[in-house]
Formats: sequence, structure tokens, C-alpha cells
Amino acid sequence: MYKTHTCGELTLDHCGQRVTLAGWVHRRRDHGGVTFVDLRDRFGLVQIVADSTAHPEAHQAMEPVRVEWVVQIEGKVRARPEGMVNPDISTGEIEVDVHAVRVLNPAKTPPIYINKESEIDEQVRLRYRYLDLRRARMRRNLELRHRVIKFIRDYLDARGFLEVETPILFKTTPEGARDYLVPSRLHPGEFYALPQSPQQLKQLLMVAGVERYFQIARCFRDEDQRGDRQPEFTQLDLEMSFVEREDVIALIEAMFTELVAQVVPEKRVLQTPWPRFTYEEVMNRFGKDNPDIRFGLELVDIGDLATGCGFGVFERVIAAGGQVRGINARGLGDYSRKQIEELTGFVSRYGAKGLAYIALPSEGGQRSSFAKFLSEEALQGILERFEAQAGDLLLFVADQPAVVAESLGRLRELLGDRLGLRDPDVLAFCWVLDFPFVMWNEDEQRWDPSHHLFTAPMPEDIPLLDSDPGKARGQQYDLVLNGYEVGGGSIRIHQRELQAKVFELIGLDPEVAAERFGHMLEAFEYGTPPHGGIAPGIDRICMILAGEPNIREVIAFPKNQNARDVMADAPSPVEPEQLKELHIGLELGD
RNA sequence: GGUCCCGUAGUGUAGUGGUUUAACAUGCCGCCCUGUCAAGGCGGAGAUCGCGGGUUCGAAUCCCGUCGGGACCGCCA
Repeated sequence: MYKTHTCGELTLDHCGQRVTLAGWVHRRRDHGGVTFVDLRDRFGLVQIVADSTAHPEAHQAMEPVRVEWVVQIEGKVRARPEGMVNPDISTGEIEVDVHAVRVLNPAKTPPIYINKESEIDEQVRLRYRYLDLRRARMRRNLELRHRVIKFIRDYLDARGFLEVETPILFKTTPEGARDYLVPSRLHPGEFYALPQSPQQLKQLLMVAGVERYFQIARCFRDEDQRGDRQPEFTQLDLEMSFVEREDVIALIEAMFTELVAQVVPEKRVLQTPWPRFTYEEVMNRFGKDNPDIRFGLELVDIGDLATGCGFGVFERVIAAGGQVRGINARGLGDYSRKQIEELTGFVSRYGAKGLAYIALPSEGGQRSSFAKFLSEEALQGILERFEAQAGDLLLFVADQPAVVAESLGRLRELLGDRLGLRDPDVLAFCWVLDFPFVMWNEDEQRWDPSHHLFTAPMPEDIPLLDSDPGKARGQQYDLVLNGYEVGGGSIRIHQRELQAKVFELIGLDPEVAAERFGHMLEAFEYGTPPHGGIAPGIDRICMILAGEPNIREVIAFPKNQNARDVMADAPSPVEPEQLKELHIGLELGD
């Protein structure tokens, strides 16, 4: 070993001991006759003192050393002199009087500041990710992620779960997201697909009798990036046999409650047991199926008041079967016309054609884009419904339900940010239940599953699959945290006939179904236990627990927005011979 | 596929009403300095302002194009 101790572990108890340390030079303070170096390793920082009188050779050897050089030092631990204690670091009471210095490797001037927090260009960070990861923030995130995964493994292991690895090279499923494909050398013209999730495989493990399965599973989806989406990401994939919805919910709720207490004790869970909402309720109250319930500003329906209110826009929307809903942005009553126009621009991104408002300045009075059209009765009705008072800003969208929900749902979270209502130290978990089993796809003129093909309908709603599919509910549950969907799961179909019926409902040709999912249907004929599971997203959960704004911050080597690895420069062209072996010819556009 | 924002020494920024030796901080190099912890002092080097074209007597600055990055919409069962 190059070291007898880690930098972070030294305390007053080590005083008088000779130690050998190795690490990176974090900072250097050269006073001429004495040089201080903060030596860093993964476990902490310690001050090294090179004194020209006591140890001239060591002092001289330290002279050329710069930030991020890798050095090994030998010295003696001693208490710092009176008044020289540094309370900001764990080893602040001691220092190491250095006797010998050995440079293990010098370093170029790094393109990233390791020793201070500052804004860094995202491309520079990714290009030099190995340097970026040296920073305290990134190290914290790596450690947090490790502890989260370690906790999950231990917790599930203690409860009889078996971690099983499933293939990365598997079969394409044209449903859902776009697949990453891998050409087959041995089978010209054929392709493997990387799994979007191990969904089918975990169900087959239930058929195999595993009963309690989990996996820290890498998943791949070839879609465009967002702050919370990477082309490859990690799920806690989990499946159980002989369980009902309540069993899966109870397990996950208990596990994450305990995880938060152990791993991020400084965070507060908003409410236990976790609140549960139906899909219909969250869409009505929050406008999203993944609501942030850390704050109010809920959506309020004024459809009844809008009928015959005198304002043509509202009346026409109601007559056309639409909705009129609003939010009371309490505290923004002094927003200027320009600020409200900016909010109007914001909701227009989600299809809203306008944003009607009634502003009640804190000084009193009223400004509104449409109140002049309203009957006195309608205006009073609206103000009463929002319990409006001076300082409030009422914002309304009138449109088809989907547009109203999305635009106001997004606006609600924007306003929550502006009003400082989204406390990063609060974790608001909740469950969203009773999703529609299928949703009508207007473009394709067919029913699409709202979760996935293998989700079971509510038993009492099975007759609806024939009569009124849109009314049927699925045995699906979404895990939501602070406005992010961090997991989704369901009780699965385990009977072949019901699975075939669902395939038929969503317009999947029986022959195609047999080709794509024949192995599943066949397996269901060999004694399949009732089963269900869930797949919490590890990256998103770590992101939220770490208080980070982007999923990249909790992934060691993430891709950039264009799905590139800018450090290694992937993807990259390949040799013609490689393509030939794979029976692939390129047809590139201009 | 689309919308918006960004691109200036190693790094982070200023400068954009057209005329500057392109500024500041930090880092880097040299000298001084024995108790600092973002050490300090003095001096120095370092940028053809992402790239290409255009307008102009003159462009970091205005226009067009292009490349790269970020946020978002579409997309993500």
C-alpha cells in the first residue's frame, strides 16, 4: 500500500504517529519558509506542513508541486498550534509535519476547478468527467447513489428477494419507446434490441417460480433527452408473485421510508402513510399525473360559473365541451401586465390559447383582462370560489380538458418555484392509482395501453373492455415524488385468454402478437402465478435526494443532450470490415 | 423535426449605441515571504472574440449561414 491512513481519518488520537499518506494536492499555500498543502483523497482533506528549517529536503521537494499532483508523503501527526484549528474540515485539529515527499505523478493545469464550487461549462465537465467527479459535489452524489442502491439490496435481500440478471441483448418490441438495435453477425439481417426494461423477463421469472425478484437494471430508450431522461438509465426492477396491489405498495412505501431515514436523515417526508390519489383526482386538482404536492395552488373548476357569465371565450369553450379552470397565485397580485404576459407565453407552450387573469394588487383595486365582460354576479362568484383577497392573482385557462390540465399543471409548478413553495428538504411521496386502462390514440384511431401491454384491468372493469374500454381502470400504480414520476408498476395479466383479449382490444393482430409475444403467451399456459411489480427509477430518485436539477449529476458518465459521450466521443464511425461482418450497408443522407 | 438561450486567454465573466493596446477575477510563470487554510505582496506571459461569408473606411459588436452546448415542445407503452 502507498498509504498507512486515509487523509480524512486522522484525528488528535493519531498525534505522535508516523503516517504515510497519498492523494491529490487540493490546495497549496506557500509562505516561503513554510508551505502548507491540503492533501485530498476520497476520504477527506488533511493539512500537510513542509517546514524549511525542520525538514529542508521535504520543503524543497514540495516546491514544484501544484494543484492535482499526486503525491505520497511521510510525516508525523501533531496537534495544530493554539488558535490554528480549522473548524471547517474534520481533520482541522491536527496537521502532518512532513518529513519526505514523493511525487507519484504531476498534473497539467486542470480545465476544471476541483477545489471550489463554480459554474463550469457542461461540455467541459463531460469531456473531463474524471476531473469533474473529483469535485466534492460529484463525490457526494456518487456516494449517495451507492448508499441508496446498497440499502435497497440489503432491504430486499432480508425479505427473501432474489437478484437475477437478465439479458442486455434481447428482442425488439415496437410498442413503446424506440429501441436501440444491435446487429447480429451470425444471423444476417437480424437484430437484438437492448431492453427498454426487463418487463417480459421478470414476468417469466415469476412463471419460473422465483416469486420475489429484483434487479438494479440498466434500461435503454432511444428517445430525445430531458433533464430527467438519459438514453440509458437504471431502474430498481422488482416483481412478486401471489400479491395484490396493496402488497407491492406496502413493500415500496416501507422500503423508501426506511431508506430516507437511513440515507438522507436530513430530509423530511411530507406525509406518512403516503397520500393516495386516483388519476382523475390528480388531473383535476394538479393537472398532472405526477403532481408535486409540497404546495397548494390547486386547480379550481369554474365551469359552472362560466356558463352564461358574459365572457364569450369562456362560454364558447364550455359550449364546446371544454373546461374553464383557474389557479389562485397567492402573493403575485402585484404582477405587472408584462409579467402576466410572460406567464401567458409559458402556458402557450402547452397549447393554451390564452391566460385570462384577475389581479388584486396588495394596495387594493383590481386589474383584469376580462372582468369587464362579466356580470357582477359571475365576477363575485369567481372571487368567492378562490377566496380571493388583496395580493392574489387569479389565472384562468379555458380549453379542452387535456390542454387545461397540462397548461395549468405546468403553470402551477412554475408559480410554486417563484413563490418558493418547493422546499428541497421535503420529500412528498404519493401514489397515483386507478389509471385508465387504455387511452384513445386520436392519430392512430385505436386504444393504447396507458401503462403497458401486460397490465391487468381491474377485475370488476373487465366487462367494460367490450362495452366501454375508455371507462375501464387498470391495476396500475405510479410512485410520484416532488413532481416527478419515479416509478410505475402494475398487477399483471397471468391468464392467456385475458392477455389475448387485451391484444385484441389494442388492435394487435393475433399473428403479430404471436410473433412478438408468443413466448409470453406460451409461458402463461404452464401454470403462471398471479403477480405484479414495480420499477422505481434510481437515477431520478437519487437526483431528488441529492437536490440536483439534472439526472446527469447522479450518473458517473452520462450522455449529453444529443446522446453523445463527449469524453470517449461515442457514437463513432466503424471500420468497413466491421460493417461487412455484420452484413450492414450504410445509406447516409446528404 | 421545432422554439428559445449561450459560444471572448487554461477556467469563469465584462465589453455588443460600429472606431479600446479587447478588460476583470482566478489559474499559470518569476521574485519576495515561517502559521496559512480562497494565504499575502510585486512583476510577467497568455485570446487571431466557435467557424465561414456579407455589409462597412472600420466588425468581438450588425446581417446571413454553419458548427458546438444548454433548456424546452414534439417524442418518452
